[in-house]
Amino acid sequence: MVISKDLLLKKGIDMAEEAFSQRTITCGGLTKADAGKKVVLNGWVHRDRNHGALHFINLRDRYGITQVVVDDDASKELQETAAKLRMEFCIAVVGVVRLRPDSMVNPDMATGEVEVKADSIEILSKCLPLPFMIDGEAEPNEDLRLKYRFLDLRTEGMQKRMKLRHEFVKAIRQYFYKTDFYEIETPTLIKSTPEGARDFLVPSRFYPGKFFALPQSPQLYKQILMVSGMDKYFQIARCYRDEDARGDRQLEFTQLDMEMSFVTRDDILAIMEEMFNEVFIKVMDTKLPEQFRRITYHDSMNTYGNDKPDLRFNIEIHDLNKLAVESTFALFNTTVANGGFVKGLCAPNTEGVSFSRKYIDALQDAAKIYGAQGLAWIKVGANNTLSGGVSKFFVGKEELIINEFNAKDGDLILMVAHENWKKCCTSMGAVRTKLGKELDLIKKGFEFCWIIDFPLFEFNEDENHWEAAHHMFSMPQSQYLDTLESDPGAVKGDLYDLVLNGYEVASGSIRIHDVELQKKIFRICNIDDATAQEKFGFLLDAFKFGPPPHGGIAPGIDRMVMIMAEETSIKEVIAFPKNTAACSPMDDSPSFVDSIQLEELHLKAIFPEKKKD
RNA sequence: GAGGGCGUAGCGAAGCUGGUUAUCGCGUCGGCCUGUCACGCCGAAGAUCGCGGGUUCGAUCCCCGUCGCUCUCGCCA
Repeated sequence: MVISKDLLLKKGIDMAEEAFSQRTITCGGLTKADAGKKVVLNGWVHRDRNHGALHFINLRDRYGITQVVVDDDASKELQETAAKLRMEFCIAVVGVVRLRPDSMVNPDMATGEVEVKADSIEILSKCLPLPFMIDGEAEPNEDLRLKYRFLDLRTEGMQKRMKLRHEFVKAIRQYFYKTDFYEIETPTLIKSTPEGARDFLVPSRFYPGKFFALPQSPQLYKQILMVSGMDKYFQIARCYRDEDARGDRQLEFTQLDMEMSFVTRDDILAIMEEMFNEVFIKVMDTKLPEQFRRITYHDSMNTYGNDKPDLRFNIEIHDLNKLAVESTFALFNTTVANGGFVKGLCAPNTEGVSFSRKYIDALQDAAKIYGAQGLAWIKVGANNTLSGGVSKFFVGKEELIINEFNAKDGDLILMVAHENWKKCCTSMGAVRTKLGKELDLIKKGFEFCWIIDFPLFEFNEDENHWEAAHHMFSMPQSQYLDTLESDPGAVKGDLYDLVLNGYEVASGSIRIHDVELQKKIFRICNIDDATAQEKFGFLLDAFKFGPPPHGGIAPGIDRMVMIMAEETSIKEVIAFPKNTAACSPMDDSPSFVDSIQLEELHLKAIFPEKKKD
């Protein structure tokens, strides 16, 4: 709604002398029905087309674009003002709405049936020549966009994405308010704890040498809120991790953090399914399945080659150990004999794509990044024939491999042999993902799935001890409670990730609420009781006072909106993101500070030595 | 920490098996224009081809280094 003079008068507020002609309607608000009305528009000059005695101005604000006309009967003053206008000048237009002549209607414009004949134009502020065009025709490089983010945010694309993000968060809040969750804020100056990513530290002026940390997530606080009997909590929470940025990762990002008491895994999954169903109807006008597919971590790795499968296309990875020993390929034979793995997939014959040597080499490069030594390949021909690559090792076994994949003439079979199961899976997964994109197999839409039954621990080779695969507060599945210490690698946790279109968009678990079990997990992760008490004492203490069973999840807002906006970088859905080098070109942060500030904080900067030749 | 890609007027691009007056579109400045909607027309300004070095008679182009951005691996429970 526009704040209008009428509204102020209705409330009995005396108008001060007018600072400027204040809008009575927005640039997206006019329709045929408004013809004849006197209106005031405020906005930016999107484009102007000066025909001398006739002058058109496309005036833009958040709501749309309206054509303003300065006619040939305009006063000299008005004509002169109009001639001075340049792109992105901020102006006020007083005028009268009129219908456009039939032949002048612009069907591509929401307001294309009308125009505003200007009686006067007021320049509210001028604009320098633009560093880049904001009409979205050509996209300037990202660094420049970030430096002039205030202009970049004026573009149609950014305006749309900010709106989408707003609608998304609004719908989420509406769901949680309706379902009786409390929205509770947790601190952003917290205790640094040793799990997870590198912390951002905040020095304490009162306590020399002591630091707060910025939260990597509100994890421990939300668990304590459960101990406090809050029962159902959520928060749109900012989180901070001092690690290298990526397309889908920023130093600071936003999570929908939620936690519930007296629940099991399936309760959390059901709530999330219900929430996303409601939100996607509201925001995307899209009906999701009422239940999302569930895939175990093990199956996901085996079939899709990662723990965040893109289910929008259906290439599947096959276990080829049995088939491999039928071949005469020594690498396959020995890999299987040594307890290793052979896996493969079938790339469908695709019009316009030739499976050339060069093409296969590029696929091999993708596999090698994830640890494959090579990529074996076979071309499938007509009438159950094989050719090229390692086909000579499958002489007489053609039907075996062709039937395995139900392969057709022109298909390409790609295989990896590796001693290490995970590397075998992930390198095939990289090939699968690349094929999905390059063969244009990816269907439009939203394919959610749950990944469940993750291992609770993984072994850290560098530091030679077990650590939590997710985090140390997740509950082991009950059938492993007796073998936690004797066989940590086999333990599955009550963990779940939500995956959408190949991205991990949420991660959660049922939590431990038993002090002794929690301590046991700490010990397996090489944290002794004394350290545990020092770092996590507040949580352990809380758990001595009747903690309820509880669990939760935390969907990433940025990633979700990115996918909904069909973008591949979360920077596109964050108003003021950092660049890859972890700084903000607009405000030039981080920056040096005054030495007095450092002294106050009892800090001294130590600069790394410059590299010598 | 490692690898790939990119770097040419304010912006987006072209050029290069080594020789050009370095090209085009948008924007900017000046002029013309009565129905445009990426308005049109005429004219002008604007580039040490990221930076440093090398090869060469000659480098925007080839080589080495360096800086910046970007994507990826590591890292990110």
